[in-house]
Amino acid sequence: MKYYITTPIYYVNDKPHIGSTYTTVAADILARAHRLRGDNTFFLTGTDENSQKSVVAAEKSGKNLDVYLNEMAAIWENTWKELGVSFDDFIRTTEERHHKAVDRFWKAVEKSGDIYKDTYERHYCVGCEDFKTDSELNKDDRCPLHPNKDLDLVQEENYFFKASAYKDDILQLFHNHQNFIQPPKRLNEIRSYVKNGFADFSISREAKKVTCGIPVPGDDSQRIYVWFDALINYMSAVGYGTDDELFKKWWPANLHLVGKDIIKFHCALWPAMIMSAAKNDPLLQNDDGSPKLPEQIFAHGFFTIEGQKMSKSLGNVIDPLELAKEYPFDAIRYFFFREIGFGNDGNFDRARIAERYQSDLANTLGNLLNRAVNMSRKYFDGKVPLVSLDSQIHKLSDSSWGDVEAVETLWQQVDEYYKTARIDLALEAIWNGEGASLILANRLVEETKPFKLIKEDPEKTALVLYTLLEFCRNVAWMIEPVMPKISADIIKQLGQNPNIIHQTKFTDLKKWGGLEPGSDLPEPKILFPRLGE
RNA sequence: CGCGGGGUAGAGCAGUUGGCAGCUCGCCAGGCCCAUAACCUGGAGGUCGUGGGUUCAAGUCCCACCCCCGCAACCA
Repeated sequence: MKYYITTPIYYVNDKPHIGSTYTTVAADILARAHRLRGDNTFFLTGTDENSQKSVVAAEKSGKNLDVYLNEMAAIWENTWKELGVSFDDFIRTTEERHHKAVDRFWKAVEKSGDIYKDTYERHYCVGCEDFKTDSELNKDDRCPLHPNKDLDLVQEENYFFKASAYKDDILQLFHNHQNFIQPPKRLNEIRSYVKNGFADFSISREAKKVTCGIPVPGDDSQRIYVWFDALINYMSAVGYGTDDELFKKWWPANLHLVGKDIIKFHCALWPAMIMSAAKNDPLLQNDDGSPKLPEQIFAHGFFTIEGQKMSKSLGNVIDPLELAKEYPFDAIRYFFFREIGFGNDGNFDRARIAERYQSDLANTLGNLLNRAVNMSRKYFDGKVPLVSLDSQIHKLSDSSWGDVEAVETLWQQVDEYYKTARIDLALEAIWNGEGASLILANRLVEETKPFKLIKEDPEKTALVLYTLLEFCRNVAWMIEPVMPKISADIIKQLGQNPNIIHQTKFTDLKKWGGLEPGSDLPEPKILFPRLGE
């Protein structure tokens, strides 16, 4: 199985902040989850540089546009690297490969007869980078999203994309593939948009008015509108227009991860564009001739910072690299997806991070590992207790612990949740699930009291402790996508090498008994030191 | 009739197909002592925004209404 996942490409008029980090980390988690499961995974992120916003930002900084773009793209790429984001490729829309892809795509759409020239006079909102029809304006004839911004009255001849011709096909797509857009509330939202307002798009600007953008093939007097070129990045990164074999390998994307603000472009315009181009490009067709559309688009929510909207003037925009100095970045990743239902809006609250860190991570997970390792070392000569791996023996029937079968069930749930991008539910199950979970593992200690049991029944004590240690090993792999560093630390504390991930099949990795009875346990280290000490 | 989100225990949140209202934190009481003053048990605390309706049964479906949040720029 192959898995191709993308983040949106980010505007480079500023450096990454906590919001773009959230999106990127979400994609990273899903990519890691698929990699761990043996899927051939390709994770793409990058920068959207053909925007007038870049030009303005470059001017403001007093730098030459190219210099500015190069610097900013490097900042984005390096930020993700420093945070340990496991992207496989970083696409810039100023790259040659992207221009080639756009060129090919445009020509295919043109050949389909879906590009036409028209002269018109309309209001253009610089804030939205979009034209506004009269019905989209507020009472004062201003952009409802940017009421303080003067609208430009634009009169020019542009190329248009005949999006309206695909209205029915798009609605049919939504109908046939209920999972095309997640979560479902976004599908409802976009469906009503397509039904009521999916009009033809202007997809070019007069070159003399914009100082950036890809030239329209065959017409140097026009530049391609930024959204039309931007979406194509998902194809150009996997060889469209430059490497057919590569493209066939990866396209279509399995998941476009986007913020809720840009679903219109991804869920409606993008499929329409592909439908059009596919008519005249066999590379974009399935065997039956239907267009190769992305499998799914997942729209996540936004969050406020301590209850307030993130904004520069309020000074609450958070630099992820700074934040990573305050808390271990894995803890931030955990917080994002434990605290906020994936797809919902949420609130970024430091007190809650500290709470989650102390309670869920330190007290529940860290302490469990620590007490299990300590007891094993103390009672079993510094080793993993020597038990028979015969599953018959692994019955701790006088406790509420669900045993091996329950761990297998938990794995099934976790796999399913990662597959459906419900990272929040996966974590919930690992911590609070029934049958086997971190909470129940801690309860098992209370129920069996190995620290007393050791004097009466060493054999059973060995079983209990092995169960705890082996469960920690399982949990380490369950949380690996969310907390890769912590996961590796746990594996190491259990005396194993985290790199076995590269030589071991996933099915073996998650099989009960992966921890070798009688193997050495290194001296435990505190996994989550108390904050502020 | 601009767009969108939301109103569930003190706080923060879950609640797919309608079927005795859950989770985490906090609080109170108790237990335990292996462990990061950590762990476990029990308890108090909610008329699920309001009013109607459908149903044997609604937080969950339908209608109306009230209230809160975001929407200059930055911006996932």
